[in-house]
Amino acid sequence: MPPSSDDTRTRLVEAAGLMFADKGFDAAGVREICHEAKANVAAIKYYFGDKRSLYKAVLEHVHVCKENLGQVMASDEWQAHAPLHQLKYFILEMVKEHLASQKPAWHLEIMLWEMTRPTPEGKEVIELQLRPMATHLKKILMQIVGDDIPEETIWKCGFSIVGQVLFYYVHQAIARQLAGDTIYNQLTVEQIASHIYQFSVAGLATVANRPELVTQIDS
Amino acid sequence: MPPSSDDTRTRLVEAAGLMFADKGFDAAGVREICHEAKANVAAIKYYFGDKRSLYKAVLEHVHVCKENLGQVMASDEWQAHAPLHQLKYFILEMVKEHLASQKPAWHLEIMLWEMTRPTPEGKEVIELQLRPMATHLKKILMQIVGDDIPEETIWKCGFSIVGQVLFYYVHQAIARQLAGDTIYNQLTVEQIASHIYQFSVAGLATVANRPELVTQIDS
DNA sequence: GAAATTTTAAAACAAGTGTTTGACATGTCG
DNA sequence: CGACATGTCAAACACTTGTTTTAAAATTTC
Repeated sequence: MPPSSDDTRTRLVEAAGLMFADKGFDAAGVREICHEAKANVAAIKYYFGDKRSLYKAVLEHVHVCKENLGQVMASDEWQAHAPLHQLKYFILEMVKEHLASQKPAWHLEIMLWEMTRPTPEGKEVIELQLRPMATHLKKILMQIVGDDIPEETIWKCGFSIVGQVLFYYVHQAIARQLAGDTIYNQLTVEQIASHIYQFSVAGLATVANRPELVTQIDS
Repeated sequence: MPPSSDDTRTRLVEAAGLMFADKGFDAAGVREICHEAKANVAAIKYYFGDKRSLYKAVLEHVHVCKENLGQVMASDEWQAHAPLHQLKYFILEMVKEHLASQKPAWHLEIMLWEMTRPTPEGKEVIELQLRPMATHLKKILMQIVGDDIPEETIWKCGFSIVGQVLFYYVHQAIARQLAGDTIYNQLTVEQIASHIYQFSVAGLATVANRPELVTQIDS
């Protein structure tokens, strides 16, 4: 077997990942994938069985490769920080990952397909990727708003925060088209994250009826 | 010519709209569309020329049919209301439209395809549909935060608000999966809209450095 | 080195795609 | 009536799709 980083199987998964991310499962053709991977079409049958199983392999590859913000921040070190500081970092990292990710962008792009147009195969990866983030964000928010706030309110606040972040990723074409290139290009990752942080802490303070929170915003 | 509400051309556009909304342009097949429209495949060539032109006709149909919140609220009657009241209504109507629309859902679903996976044909419809809303929301926000706030900040606030609303529509499958059916089913349109309104006014107040705004939230 | 196994390659397969053709109705007007 | 545009239909077209077959090459194993 050739070195594992360059064998046909790996090349296929990565080429397929790119293709699926770009055009979605249906529109990506096996011939184009194999051409990109410098492999023969029959290789798909040989290594995976069929196209769907290749897609499953891609999803699994995403799952094992993509580091998870929820898991990273679950460490004891992070737990020691102030809740607001954790939230600030959470938002910043999430914005960074979506708007300035250096690693292969198709990991995220595939997740986006699964988030907007779910397939049966993808549900598990979504769960494994998003659940830790949701759990962790919930924990942070409960520390901020206090644990006498009903759970569904926590969820709504979480959705408000994540919704803001995802907007810049999912609808960046629209955002750019509407705001215009001049204004849109002025926006930096730090600026966006900082805005969402400020905006959200204020929102949390109101929902939790703790106006003093706003004064604690440190940037 | 048969009555215009039931002629072949109209049936084709509507069946195609449903199909395109459901599966996207590529995955929707002309035979399936024509079967649903009780028309022959050749009818597409006869009335539109080809599949892409049929899609263009669908987009145009969406454009002329779909009423526009931005235009509706541009009326003098609405301008008379307090800015916060306008914002509250804007958010409520937007949430309603996305989560409890009684009219054919495929209008919105097609817009969603164009917003996440734009096609050359769709750009104009997006512009025509979203521009009035963006313009109007901007106007409302400027009244709230004051006109000494830089334009890019206004845009960021707008994105924060719209991002929250769209989250519930674009990612409702994820939201439901994460929060669980029990909690998710408790959420009503009014509740969601009210939450986003409160959350956002607080955010605006902070960004504009006008904390007194929060006290004016009327629900 | 020979046999067995794993991997690649080209070509063919059946089913599906959007598109087109030409015949056949149907209604309209001179 | 006949001529003509309008609309519909089944069938075929050229092409692409995912999948399979068959065989040769490369690699491993004995």
